[in-house]
Amino acid sequence: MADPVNVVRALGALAQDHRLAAFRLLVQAGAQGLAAGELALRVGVMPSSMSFHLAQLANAGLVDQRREGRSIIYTARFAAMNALMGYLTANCCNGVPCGIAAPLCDDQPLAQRGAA
Amino acid sequence: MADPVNVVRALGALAQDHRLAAFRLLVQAGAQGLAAGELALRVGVMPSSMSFHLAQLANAGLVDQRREGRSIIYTARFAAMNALMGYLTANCCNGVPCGIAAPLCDDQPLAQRGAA
DNA sequence: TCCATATTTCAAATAACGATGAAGTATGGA
DNA sequence: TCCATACTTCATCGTTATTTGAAATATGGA
Repeated sequence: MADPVNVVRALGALAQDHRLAAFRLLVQAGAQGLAAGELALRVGVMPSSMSFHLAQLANAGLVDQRREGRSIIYTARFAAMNALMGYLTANCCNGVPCGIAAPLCDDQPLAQRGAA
Repeated sequence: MADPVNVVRALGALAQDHRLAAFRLLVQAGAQGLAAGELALRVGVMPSSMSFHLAQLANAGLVDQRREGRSIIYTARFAAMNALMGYLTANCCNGVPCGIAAPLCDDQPLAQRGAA
C-alpha cells in the first residue's frame, strides 16, 4: 500500500456511498463477516449491484471472500485498511497522526497498536 | 465530516492520482501553500486540468485558496484531513487507531489529541 | 491604455462509473 | 435428477469524470 496506485484504488473503492456503507458493516461484523445477499439487503441495493461493488472492494484489497454453503461471506481486511491509514498519516498529514478519537495509550505498548 | 456524504466527497477527491499528488505537495508546503501553476508544473498536467482538480479538492473542503498578486495560492486544510481520518478511524477500523507510525501518547493528554 | 502573466471557465470528446434485468454458475436438498 | 437458493457475469443504458484547447477574467507593469 506504500504504492500510490494502490492507495488511489483503495480510496476510490471507499469513495462511494454504497461501498462505504458495505465496508462499514463488514468492519462491524469483524472476522465473522457477512454474506453478499445480507449486505445487499442492509445497504439497500440489488444483488447484482452489490456484487459489482464487492468486486471493487476486493480488487482494492479491502475485503476477503470465502464460500460457506450457498453463501459467499465477505470480511474486511484490516491489514489493508491499516496500510491505507498509514499512508495517509505519513503523506497527507505531515506524519502527524490525525483524527484519533479514542486511543488506548495507557493500555498497550506502542508496538502493538495499529497492528491488524 | 461526521457526515458520510462529506466523507465520500473527500475520499473521492483524493482518489485520483493527480489530485492525490497535488494534495501531498500542498501538505508538504504547509501554510505557505503553492500556486496553481506551480502545482500543474510539478504534477505534470495542463493548467486547465489542474484547475479542474483543485476545484474538486476545494469542493471537498480539503484545500483553501487565496489570491496573491497574479497567482492563486492553494493550501491544505489539515482540519478537514483530520476529520476524515477521525471518521475512518471510528467507522472503518472499529475505533482502533490504524497505521500510526509515531504517536504522541506520552506527551499530550488524550483530549487534546485528534482535535481539528 | 496596452500587453503579458496567471488562472479559470467553457465546449467537446473519450473513458469510466453505476444501475438494471436477464442469463449463467455453484450449492444443497427433495 | 430436478428444483430452489445465493451470487456472479453480461449487455445495455444513462450519468459522471477527465482531458484538451480555446476563450474569458483578473492582476501587474510599461
